[in-house]
Amino acid sequence: MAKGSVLTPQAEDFPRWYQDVLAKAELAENGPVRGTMVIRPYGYSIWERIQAEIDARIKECGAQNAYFPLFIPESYLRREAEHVEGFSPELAVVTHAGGEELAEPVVVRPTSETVIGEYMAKWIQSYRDLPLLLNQWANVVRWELRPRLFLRTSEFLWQEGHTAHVSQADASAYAMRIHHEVYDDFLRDVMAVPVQLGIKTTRERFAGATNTMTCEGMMRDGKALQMATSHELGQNFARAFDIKYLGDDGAEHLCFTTSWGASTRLVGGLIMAHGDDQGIVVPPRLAPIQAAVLCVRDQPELAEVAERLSGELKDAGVRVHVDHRSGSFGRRVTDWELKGVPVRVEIGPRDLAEGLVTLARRDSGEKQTVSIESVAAVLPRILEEIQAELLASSIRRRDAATAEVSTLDEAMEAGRDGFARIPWSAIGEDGEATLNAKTLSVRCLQRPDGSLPESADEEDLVAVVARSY
RNA sequence: CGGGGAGUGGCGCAGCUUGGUAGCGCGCCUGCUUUGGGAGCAGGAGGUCGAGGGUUCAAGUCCCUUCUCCCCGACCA
Repeated sequence: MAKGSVLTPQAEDFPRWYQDVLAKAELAENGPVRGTMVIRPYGYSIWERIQAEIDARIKECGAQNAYFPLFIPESYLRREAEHVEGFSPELAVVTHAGGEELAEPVVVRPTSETVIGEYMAKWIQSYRDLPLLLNQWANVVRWELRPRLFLRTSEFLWQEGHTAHVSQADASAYAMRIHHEVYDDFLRDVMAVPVQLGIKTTRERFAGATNTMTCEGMMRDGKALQMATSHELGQNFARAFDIKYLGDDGAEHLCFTTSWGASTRLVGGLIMAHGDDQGIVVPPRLAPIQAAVLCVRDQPELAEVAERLSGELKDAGVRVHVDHRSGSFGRRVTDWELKGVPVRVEIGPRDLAEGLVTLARRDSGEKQTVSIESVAAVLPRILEEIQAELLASSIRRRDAATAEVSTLDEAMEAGRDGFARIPWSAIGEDGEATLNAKTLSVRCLQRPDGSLPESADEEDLVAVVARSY
């Protein structure tokens, strides 16, 4: 019979809930070395869906995938002053290999601007080679003092795009395009997470960038999570790595470069943006399993129907999984709830006698019985409904936890468990330091209407203040 | 690095004050009964008590050393 809740309730202890759900939904666990993460098959299947969606959008924007090495000469990092300063505290450096001390230490990439810059310089000769649009899927290492599975681990998986352009305007436009058409679009349309778009303050900017754009999502505990970033690097890296082209004017020019990334942190964002006390909730468009088919009892007639329905659903384009496990019905139901599968198709003897099956929605808990013949037609519609409802409820929750304020004190109050929007002019760099002292920060600067500014110099920018992960 | 906790079967914990045959819950295995929201009963497997040293007839328990992990503050996707 039913027992107490499987997870620590969110309201009681949100970090504990997060750890519980990672374990119970079989998403990930700690690796043997502090800060490392083992991503379990179900967790990884979610990441694979994220990759597929983001990868398709990146290619739509014209970038091509390539792969650069994990090991980078330490000297490369040093060529860009701000870059090395920003990353040196979290670098993993290999000093010994092959049984000997290395002549030049090798760093494990914390990001690949430097190596890629070196090769861009080699590949780019003329303006006809531009823009050069590259992306790579890789692991990177940033030694973390306070790791949290998916959110902040010493090694993580990500996608990093690197591009080179003829002009500031081109570079800027492309970075912005990626930000809108890859990240914002994916987060909203697939992950059902509405984000605050904006640019980072100088303090929060990527090491070596001239401008950093961010997508800030709100988690269920009111804290912000940076879910993707895009950087304009100006000519900083072009200068450091000599990325030049011969223009149609016959003269040499330095390129303008960009970089942009999204990581396995998104899995953490998914968990915390939609999860509830029953487990995680995966939006249908993202879900590796959109429908789990399970039999109430272990009877051949039921299993037969399950197989038939599974085939029909596959034909209808639904990602379906038949649960063949034995064991109590309640146990299996709870498991799919923990894993956030959007719809359960439950086949029981009583329903079957009437030619019916039960469909149970993960988002609302709502159940309905439908005829067996209609399942394949009805289910895709329900999935789209769930997708829309998840986005709508996320927007409602975000709006309810977002306050428009005008003073620093009000921002510090409202930012404690939500977003506070305040004129940037009311904070300034001094105010930003004050916020940081209170574990708050300026997540981004945006226009009053919430849109993405072109630069921090625009008039009347609004700061989004919050606690963050 | 600063402050606070904890190391005991796979997981979560008790036992330590007052040394004396290593326990509980969950999970796991077998069997039977079950299965419409984490089932019940019976039987069973599984532990050098983080590591090293010391005290003692005897150490999970007392003493010293050491390692690791977790939580809270200065950095980050």
